[in-house]
Amino acid sequence: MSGPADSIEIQNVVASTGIGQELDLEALADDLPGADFNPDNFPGLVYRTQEPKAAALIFRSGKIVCTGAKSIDDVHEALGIIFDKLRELSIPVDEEPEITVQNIVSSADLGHNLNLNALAIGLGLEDVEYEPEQFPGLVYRMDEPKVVILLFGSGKIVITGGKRTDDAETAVEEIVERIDALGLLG
Amino acid sequence: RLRKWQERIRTKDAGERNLQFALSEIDRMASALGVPRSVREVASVIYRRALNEDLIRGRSIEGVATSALYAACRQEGIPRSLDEVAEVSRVPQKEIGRTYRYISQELGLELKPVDPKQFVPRFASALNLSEEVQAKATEIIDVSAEQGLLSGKSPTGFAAAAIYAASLLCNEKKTQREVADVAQVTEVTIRNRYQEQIEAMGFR
DNA sequence: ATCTTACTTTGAAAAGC
DNA sequence: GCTTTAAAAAGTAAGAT
Repeated sequence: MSGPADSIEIQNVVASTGIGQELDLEALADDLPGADFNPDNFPGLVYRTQEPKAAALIFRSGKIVCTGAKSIDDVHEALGIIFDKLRELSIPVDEEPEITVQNIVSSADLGHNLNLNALAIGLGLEDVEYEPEQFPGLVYRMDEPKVVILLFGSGKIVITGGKRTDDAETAVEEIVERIDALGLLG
Repeated sequence: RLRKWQERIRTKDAGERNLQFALSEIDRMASALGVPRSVREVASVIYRRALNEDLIRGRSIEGVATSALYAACRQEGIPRSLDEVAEVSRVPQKEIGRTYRYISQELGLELKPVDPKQFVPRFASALNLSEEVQAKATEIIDVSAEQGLLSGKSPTGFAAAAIYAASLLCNEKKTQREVADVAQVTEVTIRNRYQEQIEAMGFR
């Protein structure tokens, strides 16, 4: 049975890790081709991987934030590339640094147009933020799973704030159920 | 202790001065926007509630005052767009919107989304359009909203397009530029909404 | 008039102001 | 709160052609 849950696509994964070693970012900026480092603007050095495509923010403390990856596997792959690059520069990197997924952004399609005005009232104005003058999406904060869902008139949605792959799936099933219960789904 | 006592008085005086400043700002902005006294009173009540619930910490007094006025206009059914409110405030539009969302949530104002129809009388009279055009614009908004065209669209742009369409239908034509100016939207937005609305009305 | 580019919103981490 | 990163959704806007 193909439903909205099957349309879920992970769009971005944010994760953090650390190599357990302090870094000289000035030196690293010179040794890493393509690295962007503007300490006046931001304390982190930006390094981008091509395959898989991702961006890493590397800090003086040795902590690293990886963003832009399309899957958790890609996060590990991209960070693996960065760990190796650092080792090539004779920087001691922990054997297998712990990688923590901090946020997963997914998109999905409910397959029906949505009446956002009716939805704002139906879902409860206290849990909803819908200000079409400022943004076309209705913002719905769900408690379980704890995610934020952006719903659009087209029926396309964005799920963000989750830390596990199945948070998006659970959230989509839940939101479909709630919208359907209101009689506002197709 | 005397020092502690004086500090309390000083704090109380400062708070009182801040409140007076906020209320006078609400008054000034309300006058500039031309909203009735009742709206200023509602805005004052909202501001005092925000003050009592300590929602101003970390935000500017002017920002909260402006947001309270924006909220009051909506609550009283005579909304002003964020653009219009920002014009009479010294706070940037982005901050007004963000602060409004915050106090609205914290105070549980639960204001319904702005209805485009609420802009019709004001925009239409600014364009010297007849009662007939207003009625037609209102009808266009109702019909196209019912067909789901309103979701995600800016209420001012939606109202502007309906007024433009109605002015054509009633032979009191206004140009897209004229309507765009009073509604503070672009001609492109009017054009886009207008096309959808005309189709929804069954006029090709 | 149409196209391109860009900005609005959500979420999270990092270090420092 | 801010700064930076990435990505989606859809509406609006601005500048160029």
